Amino acid sequence: MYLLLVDDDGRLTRLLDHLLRQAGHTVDVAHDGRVAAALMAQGDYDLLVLDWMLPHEAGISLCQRARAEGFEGGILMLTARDALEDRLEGFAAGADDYLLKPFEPEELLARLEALGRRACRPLSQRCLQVGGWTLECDDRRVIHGERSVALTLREFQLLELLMRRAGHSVPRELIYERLWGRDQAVTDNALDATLRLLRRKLERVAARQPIETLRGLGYRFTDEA
Amino acid sequence: MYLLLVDDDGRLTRLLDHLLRQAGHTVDVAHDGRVAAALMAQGDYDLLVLDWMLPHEAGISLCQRARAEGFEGGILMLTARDALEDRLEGFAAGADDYLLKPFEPEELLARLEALGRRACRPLSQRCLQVGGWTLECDDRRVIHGERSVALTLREFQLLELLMRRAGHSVPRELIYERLWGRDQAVTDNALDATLRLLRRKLERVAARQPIETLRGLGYRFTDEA
DNA sequence: CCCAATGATTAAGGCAGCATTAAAAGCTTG
DNA sequence: CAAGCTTTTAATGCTGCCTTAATCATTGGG
Repeated sequence: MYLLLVDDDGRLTRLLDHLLRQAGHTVDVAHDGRVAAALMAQGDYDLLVLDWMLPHEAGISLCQRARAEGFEGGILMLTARDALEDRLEGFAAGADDYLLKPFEPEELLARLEALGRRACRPLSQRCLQVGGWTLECDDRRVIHGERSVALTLREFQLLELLMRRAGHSVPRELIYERLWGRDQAVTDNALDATLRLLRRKLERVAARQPIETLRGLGYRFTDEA
Repeated sequence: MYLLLVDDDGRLTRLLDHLLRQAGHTVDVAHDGRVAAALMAQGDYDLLVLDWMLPHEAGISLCQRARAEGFEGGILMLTARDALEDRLEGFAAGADDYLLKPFEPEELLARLEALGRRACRPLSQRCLQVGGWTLECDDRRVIHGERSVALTLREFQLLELLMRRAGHSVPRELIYERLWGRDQAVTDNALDATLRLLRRKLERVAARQPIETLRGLGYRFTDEA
């Protein structure tokens, strides 16, 4: 799952970021409404976790905008408020779920899992398709023609990111940020190694390789079939 | 990315200039408000980094003017102040982000990257168009008619500069300053060599060459189609 | 018409970015 | 805890970009 976490409490986001990554998800973090809005505009998230109180733009407003812009994934709001009218306001803005601070991280994870499983969103979220390539998110497999291969977590995350940005270059730094997080200490060529494994698997499935290197720019997924 | 750095602290600007160039960006530096305003008037920047306190004209005033003149890129303010009303004033003037001195250079870079990635900027930033020529900034390509070529970093920077000033002559010194920086020791004909490579690539894409030499004046990009 | 001066061209070397491989370190599972 | 798999590291090789240096062409002035 591909999700955006918006809260100005750095300690909280670090903790949740960590837990969600451990659960195999891909996480972006924003600490204020402005950055969140920017990421939402370009990112293609499955789930949003929005704090109510935020610098620049309130979570509720972000929620409204997301729905207005056609966002179909799940939205979970975090808030210290518990007044009924606020909850109604939240649901009216398009939120799917609510969680009152303080909460147990496990509860958030559970609710997110539930939201993610919800069939309310289109199947496109569960299988990404670009040209002749299909990425099955449920069981981490790529399909091309008659063949298919199972991917490991890292391989899957990498391919998912590239396929979501298909046709555009994805810089290496962005990949690091998405797969390992900002503060994770990981060597430069962890990416190279993962890419090598991924490419090798894709070779077993198709003659034409879809991931091209743009020297100095990053990588790009393209399928010209 | 194409950015203007305004701060009267020469040591700071030199450091940031260096780091930003290493990250593949194109940088202009100004040390006071007057020079900055002049550069802003003619330059076509993606991002501004403005110090609050400046000789001649305050950063906040520059920020306001930029927005008043229709500047749509990102603006990041640097300041030693941290009072809330100042921040609000900054945002009211049109700033997108804030950074308190002293700061870690890495943080500034990260914030600039975030600002740059923002989809809020017009598409014109992502693809420059002059006549029949289109420059794709995302994957560093020029397109002309049905054909297109990939450019390297230097080729791209050079063409970007010329196309932004399309119709006007661009002196060689300006190109040196933009591509290599003031203090970078680089031989004269680094430019010639780069231009040669660029022209050769453009030949593969169109019969009519758009970059003309104005002896003693510089170069000019024109497209008469 | 010749001579600086300016720009054009070409080939070659150094270097940074990326690729590749093997092996070590972590995890998971029975 | 041992086996098997995934993830990360370290070391090394390779490719292509950038810059340089040397040489050639063109322009405008004396």
